[in-house]
Amino acid sequence: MKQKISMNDIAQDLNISITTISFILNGKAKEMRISDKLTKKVLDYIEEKNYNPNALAQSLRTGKSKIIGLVVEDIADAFFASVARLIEERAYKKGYKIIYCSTEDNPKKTIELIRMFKSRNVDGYIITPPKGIESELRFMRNDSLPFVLFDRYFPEIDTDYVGIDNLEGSKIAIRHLVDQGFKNIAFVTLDSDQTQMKDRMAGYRLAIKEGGAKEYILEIKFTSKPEKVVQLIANFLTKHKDIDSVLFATNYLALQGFAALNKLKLTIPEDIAVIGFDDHAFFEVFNPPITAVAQPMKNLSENLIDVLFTNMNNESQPGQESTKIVLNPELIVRASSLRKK
Amino acid sequence: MKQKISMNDIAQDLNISITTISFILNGKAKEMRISDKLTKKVLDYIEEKNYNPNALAQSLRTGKSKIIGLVVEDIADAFFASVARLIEERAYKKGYKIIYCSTEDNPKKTIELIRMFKSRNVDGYIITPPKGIESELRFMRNDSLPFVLFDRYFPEIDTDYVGIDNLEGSKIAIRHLVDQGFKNIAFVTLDSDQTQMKDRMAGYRLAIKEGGAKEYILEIKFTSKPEKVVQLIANFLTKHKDIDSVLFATNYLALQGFAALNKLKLTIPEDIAVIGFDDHAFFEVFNPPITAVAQPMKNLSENLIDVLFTNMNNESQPGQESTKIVLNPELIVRASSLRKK
DNA sequence: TAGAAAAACTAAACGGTTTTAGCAAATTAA
DNA sequence: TTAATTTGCTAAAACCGTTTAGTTTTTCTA
Repeated sequence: MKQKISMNDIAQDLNISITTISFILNGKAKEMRISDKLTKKVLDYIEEKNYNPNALAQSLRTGKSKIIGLVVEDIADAFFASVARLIEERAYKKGYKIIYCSTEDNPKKTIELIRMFKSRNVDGYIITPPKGIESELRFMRNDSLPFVLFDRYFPEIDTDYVGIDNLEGSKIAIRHLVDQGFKNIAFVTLDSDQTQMKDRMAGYRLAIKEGGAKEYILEIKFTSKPEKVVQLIANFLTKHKDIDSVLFATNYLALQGFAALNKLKLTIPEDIAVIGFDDHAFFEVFNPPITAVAQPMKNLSENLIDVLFTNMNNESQPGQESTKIVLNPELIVRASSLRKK
Repeated sequence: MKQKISMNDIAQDLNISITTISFILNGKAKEMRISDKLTKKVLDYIEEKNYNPNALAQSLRTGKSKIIGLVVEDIADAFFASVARLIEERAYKKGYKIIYCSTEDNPKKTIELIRMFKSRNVDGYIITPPKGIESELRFMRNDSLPFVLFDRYFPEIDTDYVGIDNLEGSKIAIRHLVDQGFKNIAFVTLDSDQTQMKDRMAGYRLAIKEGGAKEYILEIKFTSKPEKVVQLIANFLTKHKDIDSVLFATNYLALQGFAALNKLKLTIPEDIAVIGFDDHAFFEVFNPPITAVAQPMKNLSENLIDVLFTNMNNESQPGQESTKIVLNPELIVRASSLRKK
């Protein structure tokens, strides 16, 4: 039917040059001394024919795309999905779209994806990096492609970063449990060398030491199947009967942890108190409601976009200081971690 | 540092024509009788220089982009996020990326987004359409742009569609409650004229009639704030003291519903039985576990991609039959809907 | 050894925009 | 009246590939 119309078509129909149209469209009519009459004529024609410039051609020419690449571990994860949504909203207001993808923490896939983005002239990247993409990030920095790391970072590379103080997050959780009178506080985490996980672990250890308590740590292989995870947690709790409370290092672990507790017929918080790292909408209506270390989602997303945009507008000096923003998590105390009087 | 290298550069360096390189890159070397020797030479050079074709230029010329536009109501919603992830995975295997955006059920924003996608030569669209974009869809069909509707559809427009039998979903839920001996079964839904919502309502009504029971329906404005929703549900349940069970039409309503039940100090399932529409990972570990009407996520995503790809490869006749795939939901029975013996 | 056929490769157009440099006509200044 | 300036607009290159329609070179046939 109605074929896509190009600037060329307009130029032909109106018997003027393509250049003129471009100037008018880009608000340079005045500057380039195009007469008001002609400007109006073109604008009217464009309106009538419902012309839309071809974004690809624009990108090819300008090198800009008005697209931001979002590279997260797993878009189906509640935390990442929420951040994605908030970022999308904020970016949209500035006229930017988001392309996203899930890395599955696979460095090869991640690098491939970043390259794809590159070849599409993506203007900026927000990345939750898996181990193994360090050199790719160095390339990006050398090419001065704007990017921000998120959720975790590489200490050995100086980059922009936005995240929370994970060490502090664990600390406030454990301190709260200690305050409540719990003695044997366990930490169930993933066998991961990502900074956010290491920090959560470090925070646990510090707070445990501070409280004069004993460490109970269960590290679960990243690759374990869900049923396996449940089994491992159940075994762990059975082996250490004296554990009276647990901090789960991620939402996913909390989920499997609850399954394990059900299996062992342990009640929260009477038999065992529970805190989750990362809050979840459903935690509020659990029975009992679940105490959680909450990341400030809105604040995180805003900072991510802001840092990225600053970086994008700063193509000048590559030797600049990097921006690192570390926000404070908040402990949302609910019944699951309260000692019954 | 290392500037991006183009085909032109390679042609110059190797002293051959650009065309030759293009043929080799596009696997037409044999067909175009480029000698194996030259083919190897070019491939080696490309490998060495780490050359990547500019995807924009490719798209501009070919009209293809290897990108699929995913237009969902809200990417932060667990259901959409999960589907997004599954779609992404499947599309990725076929060499396609996803661009997504959230419509917030705003037709103006949605149309704007679709246009953006168009101007980027997106190859296909998966859309959960809000009311008000009917004519835009008609335009798309006229331009024979491949798209599939998802989750809901427009009865008056003949398009491809993938979703579940929502009517049946409500029915199996209500029948189950009737079987369990519940007498006064309520339905809490959104005041929406989208097909999936209407069908869920219709299914409820049919099954209630079938069971010879009485209707208790609460329709909540789409725009209501969360606290308001809790309040409305609480009021509704207080007003109708005889209600002994509820089917929540969406996950979001279930969430607020649980809050309302907590507020009223009603226990599940003793005081009131509960079923949610759309399952959620956390439902399994709720106390008690929550019965849910589950959509076959994997099956849905696979069909979405398959239908879309068939459509994309079928640019021939515009007057083709449309494909409608309606899958069966499954009732996952858990303790929240079981009458205590 | 001419003529035909196959092999190996290429020029140039195309896609749609932005941008630089510049031209012709109208106006102003001297 | 002529030169300088301003006004209003445009040609063409650039971005970076793909594809059509060749051309040239080599090999084979009669």
